[in-house]
Amino acid sequence: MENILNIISAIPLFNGLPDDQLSAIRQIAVEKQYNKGQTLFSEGDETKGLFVVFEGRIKIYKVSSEGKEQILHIIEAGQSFGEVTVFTGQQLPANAQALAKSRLLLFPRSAFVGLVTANPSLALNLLAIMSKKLRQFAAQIENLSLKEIPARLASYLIYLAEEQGSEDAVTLNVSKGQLASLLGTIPETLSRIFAKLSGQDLIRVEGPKITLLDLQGIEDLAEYGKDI
Amino acid sequence: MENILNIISAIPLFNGLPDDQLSAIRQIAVEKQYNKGQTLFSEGDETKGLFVVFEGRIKIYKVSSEGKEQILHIIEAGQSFGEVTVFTGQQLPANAQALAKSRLLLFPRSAFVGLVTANPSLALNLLAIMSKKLRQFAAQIENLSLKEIPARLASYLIYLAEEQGSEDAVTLNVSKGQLASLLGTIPETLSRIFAKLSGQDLIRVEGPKITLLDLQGIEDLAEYGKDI
DNA sequence: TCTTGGCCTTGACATAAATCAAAAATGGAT
DNA sequence: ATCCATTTTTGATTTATGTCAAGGCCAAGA
Repeated sequence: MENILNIISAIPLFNGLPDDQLSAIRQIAVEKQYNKGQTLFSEGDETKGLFVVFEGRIKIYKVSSEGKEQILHIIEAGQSFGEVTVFTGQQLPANAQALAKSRLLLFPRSAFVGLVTANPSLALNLLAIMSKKLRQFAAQIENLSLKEIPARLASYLIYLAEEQGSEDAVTLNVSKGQLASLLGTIPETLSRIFAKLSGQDLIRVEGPKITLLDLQGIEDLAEYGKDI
Repeated sequence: MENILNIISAIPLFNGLPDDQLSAIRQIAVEKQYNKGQTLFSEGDETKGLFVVFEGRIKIYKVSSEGKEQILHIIEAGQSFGEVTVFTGQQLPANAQALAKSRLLLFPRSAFVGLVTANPSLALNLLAIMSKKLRQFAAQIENLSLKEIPARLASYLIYLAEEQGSEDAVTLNVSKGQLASLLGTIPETLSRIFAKLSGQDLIRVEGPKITLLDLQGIEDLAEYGKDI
């Protein structure tokens, strides 16, 4: 059984906090486990608090009245979610579901707000994290509104390559169906675009492994759309 | 000449701060004026600091490589922008332009960060404001990805009606061309949709004044798409 | 009053992507 | 190894929205 304190001290949100504060944080943390496919909460639910993932992967998403899904975020180990309502205590604006067996810490709302109020450097950490999320959302809006789907896919592949520190191949960390939802499209369309980019020798697709055959071409596609 | 201190104390960002803090804030504020159409900053510029609008209206927007524009935010008097990079000092992720003659206060980056660091309740105010912006962005992503343009327009009209405290008529506070950009479309398409909704007797359009003839129908359209 | 220029609207057309349907591939579980 | 369920791919078609082009409208200024 891991030491929860060790887990907490490794989480970026709690970076640079003194030991006594980390202990206080540990006091209010509640450990939670979810299996793949399990729902953590649904849109409209009461805010539970701030979640931090330390194992697994969670998707935050919206669903339209016709059932189409749009993923807003995929939360990886070390990242947090739930900041949006933790201060105001409003209803949750989206759904959360585990993409794999996951373990997280839940910091119940009122206790967490107390901690942040008492601890300025925690507030600053939170501000930095929320700034980053705002930038990610702005990029997602830009992609949805100003880029066609091939360009969105190209952007995502470049992002993944940076993420995975690889210049010439990436491995998808979500299913292609989930990727479609993240890019704002449907599996059929994504599949056709994978085929098209393969036909242009920009990439090679082998299951979840994507080889980037022409990084410059992919970058041009991400930036300028289909034919530069 | 107004008292800048009065202006500052009326801004939500600085709500509930003690007088000595307001004075400190006043010390670092720089007043700026912009004419209609004037650019405040462009994507990629160095972060200047946090802006607060106290007169006029500013649009924050992205432009695609083909020149299409997507408005991310319209900042009204009393609201702030620039939070996203004020802490990290990164390059600005979007453009800002005055939609009308506007007056704002600029809080230069380093001085402002110092203030926030020293003042926990300012940090909490900022967290609340950023939470709200995150929720707005999430709603915008949902609209762009999961709703067709008629539903986005219906949502916007409902939002405007709440904003203006009116149940049966609203006045657009931006030009129809700008509204198209805010909704993620182009003027031609928006114009056709105004015509279509008028034909369905959901609204009546007289210049910038929109009469809401069938509020229930508009709400259904916003929620479920064209034909419930 | 006439002109100018910025918006807005309308029309004809092109196209990216969604939908509907079904086949193929993949990956666990038995 | 085989079977079943899920995921992915492919094909035919529809549709919402973008593009290109032209015309109308209104307000500001000459």
